[in-house]
Amino acid sequence: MGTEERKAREKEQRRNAIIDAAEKVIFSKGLEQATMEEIAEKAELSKGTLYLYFKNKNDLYMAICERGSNLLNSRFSKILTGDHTGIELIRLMGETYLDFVRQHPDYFNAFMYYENLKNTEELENSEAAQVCEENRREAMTYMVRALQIGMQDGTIDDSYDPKELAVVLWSCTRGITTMNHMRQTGHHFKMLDEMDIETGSLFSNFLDLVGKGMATPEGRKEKMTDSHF
Amino acid sequence: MGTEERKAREKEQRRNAIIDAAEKVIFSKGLEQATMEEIAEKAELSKGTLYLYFKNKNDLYMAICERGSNLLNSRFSKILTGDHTGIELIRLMGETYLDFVRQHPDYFNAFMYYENLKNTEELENSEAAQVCEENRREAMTYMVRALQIGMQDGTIDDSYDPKELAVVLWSCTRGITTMNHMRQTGHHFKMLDEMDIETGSLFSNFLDLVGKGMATPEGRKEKMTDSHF
DNA sequence: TCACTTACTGACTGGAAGTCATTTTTAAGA
DNA sequence: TCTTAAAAATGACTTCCAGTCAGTAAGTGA
Repeated sequence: MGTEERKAREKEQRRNAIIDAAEKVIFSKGLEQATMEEIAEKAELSKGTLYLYFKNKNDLYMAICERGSNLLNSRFSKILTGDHTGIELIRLMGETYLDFVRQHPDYFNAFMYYENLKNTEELENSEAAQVCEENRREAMTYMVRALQIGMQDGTIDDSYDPKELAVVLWSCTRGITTMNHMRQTGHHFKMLDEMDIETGSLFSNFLDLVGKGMATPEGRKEKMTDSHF
Repeated sequence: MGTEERKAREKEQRRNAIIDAAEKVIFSKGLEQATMEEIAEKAELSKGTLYLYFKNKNDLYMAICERGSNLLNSRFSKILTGDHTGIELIRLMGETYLDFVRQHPDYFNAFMYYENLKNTEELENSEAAQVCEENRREAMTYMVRALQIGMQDGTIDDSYDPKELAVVLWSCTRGITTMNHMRQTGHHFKMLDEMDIETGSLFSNFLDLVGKGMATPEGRKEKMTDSHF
């Protein structure tokens, strides 16, 4: 009598198949240009069916977002399991974020879209949005923990409040990453092109700079990265 | 025979009146919810007329963006005229940016939208987009100049490449500002709420942190801001 | 085989962006 | 002041797409 279970599983599979199709269509032509009709076709279903699995187009896009968010967080959580000093953990988190965005610019686009959504109502009611939110909260606690570890092992100056420092680092990393992303996706950034900046080194430059501020007086003597401005 | 001039002036005024109306409508209900019909009504014109002045809805939004961009840049340019050390200039630019976003979150939203636009074609053809681009380039040169000044007056470590440092600072400031903005506009950021972080101090914390990395060895002894983590 | 439930369909509706033939306004010349 | 050509404005119309829903098909258990 495993019918119930099988059905639930099939339903989940179908849901995933729809998200797969949606990713293909939306990632290739952008959210605006993608139509529900086309996504349905790609999934070999009719448009109406899509609405049995997702409230609306945005809800479907949020599901894509959730996938990306889960993927990113699974990478973050792996870092914490390794044996690293606090400052190394911070560097690894930043690099992981950067790598993720390089590998999955489309997911990052989805994150940005999601973060720009005004309609709070819609977000509150979206399960996917809740998951993303929770993932972010979790990622932030990873960061705080990494800082605390660093303050204990002496690689990070413990005169800072770890939470506040985490928010600052997080925000900066996001800014750097966004810049990188925009550059990568050919986002009309003549500014950078003209300046002949190697964006790949942006983050290590950032770490180098910020590392001096975060480091303990002893740690400050040695450079944190190999980068040279 | 100043008819020609008068007409050109009136045309410009009408164009501005449309942008005014568009700002009212779009800022109050968001780009998606705002309709060209409603904007036309607010401007006491018919919908068709809007299309005599703007190619499409996006083009109109870009014009709003251009306004914001010009406003921001005029503030930046004022800073450079004052008598300040390099490091002070950097701080002032960051604070100016932050203040601007606080005062005009809607313009900042427009910036974000504009930066996320995929359609390069559309951007190339938009005069407004070109102006925004140019403003950004200009702002970046202000930053580079401020850094060069600081390297000469000894307030900033001159072992950095000013251009690369400028990009890093710019990116970070943007990240911090974005975080601030999202917080301010109630952007579903439980994460921060729970952490009980005073976002107002984010930027000064950032400067405090980064200031140590940028400062010359002598300068490093004195704190750059009054903030304490 | 039948009755019932669940899954799916696609024609239809509503609403908004963008177009364009027509009308109204303006202003230079007679 | 009147005429007329150009400029400006209009709004009905077309197109497109998200989202709906009455109807159909497939699956299930008796």
